Amino acid sequence: MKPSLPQGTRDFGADILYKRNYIFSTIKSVFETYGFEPLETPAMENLDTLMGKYGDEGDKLIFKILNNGLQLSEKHAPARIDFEEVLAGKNSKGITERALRYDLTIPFARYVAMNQGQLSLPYKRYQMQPVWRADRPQKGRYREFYQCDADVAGSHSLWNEVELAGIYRDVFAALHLPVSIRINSRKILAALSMACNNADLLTDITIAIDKLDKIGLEKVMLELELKGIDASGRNIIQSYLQIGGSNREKMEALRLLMPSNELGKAGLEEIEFLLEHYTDEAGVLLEIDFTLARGLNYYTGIIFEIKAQGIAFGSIGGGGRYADLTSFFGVKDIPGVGISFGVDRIYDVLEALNLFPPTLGKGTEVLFFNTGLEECKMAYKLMHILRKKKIRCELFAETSKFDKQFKYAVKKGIPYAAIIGAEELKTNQVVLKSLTMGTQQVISVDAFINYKYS
RNA sequence: GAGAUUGUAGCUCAGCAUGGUUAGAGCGUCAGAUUGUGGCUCUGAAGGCCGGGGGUUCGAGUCCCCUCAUUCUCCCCA
Repeated sequence: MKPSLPQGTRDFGADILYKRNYIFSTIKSVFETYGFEPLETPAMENLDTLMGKYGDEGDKLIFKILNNGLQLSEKHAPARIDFEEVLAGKNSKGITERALRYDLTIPFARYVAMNQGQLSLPYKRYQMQPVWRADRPQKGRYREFYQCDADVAGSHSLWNEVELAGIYRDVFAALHLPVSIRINSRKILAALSMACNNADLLTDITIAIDKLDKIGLEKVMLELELKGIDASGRNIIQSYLQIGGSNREKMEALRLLMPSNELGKAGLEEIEFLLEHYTDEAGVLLEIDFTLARGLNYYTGIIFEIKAQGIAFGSIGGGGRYADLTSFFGVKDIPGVGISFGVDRIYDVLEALNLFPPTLGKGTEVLFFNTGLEECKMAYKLMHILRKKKIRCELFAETSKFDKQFKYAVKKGIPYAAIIGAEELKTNQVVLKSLTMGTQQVISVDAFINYKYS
């Protein structure tokens, strides 16, 4: 058979993995300096845990796992009935009761709900694992991709938002990736839909607004009209979307637009708190963007979105506050706030802007040539010593001609070749050749062991 | 779910509008030049049911239909 990958999935070779791990380890170390603890959850969850949490569209995109044991004859009759349910677009436990996780937030909520007795709130966890979506893949979109989330459960304090913004700042400063952190408040969006007398259409309004920089003002207005927003409402939204200037000017403009709305005021106060306590550093600024909406409709407070500067790309991170993290699982009054990094997109952006450090690879430093059994025995002893000194080395596995061994070293980017031939075996010496310089020297075993590689 | 795109050697692709002996190139792989010191060069070799199925035709990689897969756009999302 012809080997192939499932649609929307990828293999990661060494070159890619060095770079991906650089991103992961940067994010991870920042998470930990902010006091977040690691958590991992299973790739699969019970279907019940996931269904109904992501909206109708989301439910369709959940990868379901077929139950085992359907071939048993006593299960045939019920399975056929259950399958009719599936054909009708419903889920049936008789056919599938497990599914691949769709994001990290719901498994986190499930974990908090299951362990609320043991966890001391507020609970701050980070999680970096793949998620799966049965979406149609396209540029920058995959069916298997990684999310890196940091969330806080059980705290209403706005200091969490300040800290999370700090995490964004520190990660992108460490990656030397210029970004803008754009913020808005879901409360302000709710106030806006109230101001249009269409509080019930909040979701439709946010989805339309969210498309602004993609499809332009006119088409957003058209979509709002189709959704049933009347002319006066559309006028308010239009002037709302055209608010510009500095952060302070934007806030002033918003106050004028909806002067008497309590919800809007509350949203503005939260934003002010965040702006007041956030510390600018490394040129990473917080920027109010009232057109920011974020599709996920469980957000209730401040929302974040990260865009890279100097390149037109989708968002590379986002997050926000959600009032009711665990009520799905019967546990009330545990609020949540969190952020997420889109590693796959950050990778693409760093690659496009050529921002990866040049020396990420941690490959072999010394290749021992294989020139025969007795020589290999000596090489093997020397490797043992080098490895104790954390020097990465390997023996070429086959007794091949030098040509081949050199090519192996060059291809793997190995900087040194250690050659022990019959002559060196006798004199207890090693030929150490620098493949980058092209020079070589015959040195004693002692000098070889103590040589400064790197 | 809707629309478009591309499937030819391990990889990147040419050939197809105008059907015609044995389907090509570059890179890579392997062997030799080179009796154990690389990257260069030269020589040679292996490697293809031209995505699959059906049709038109004396004849199909090339034309038609179906199907599968790919990539991209929309919807939605990271």
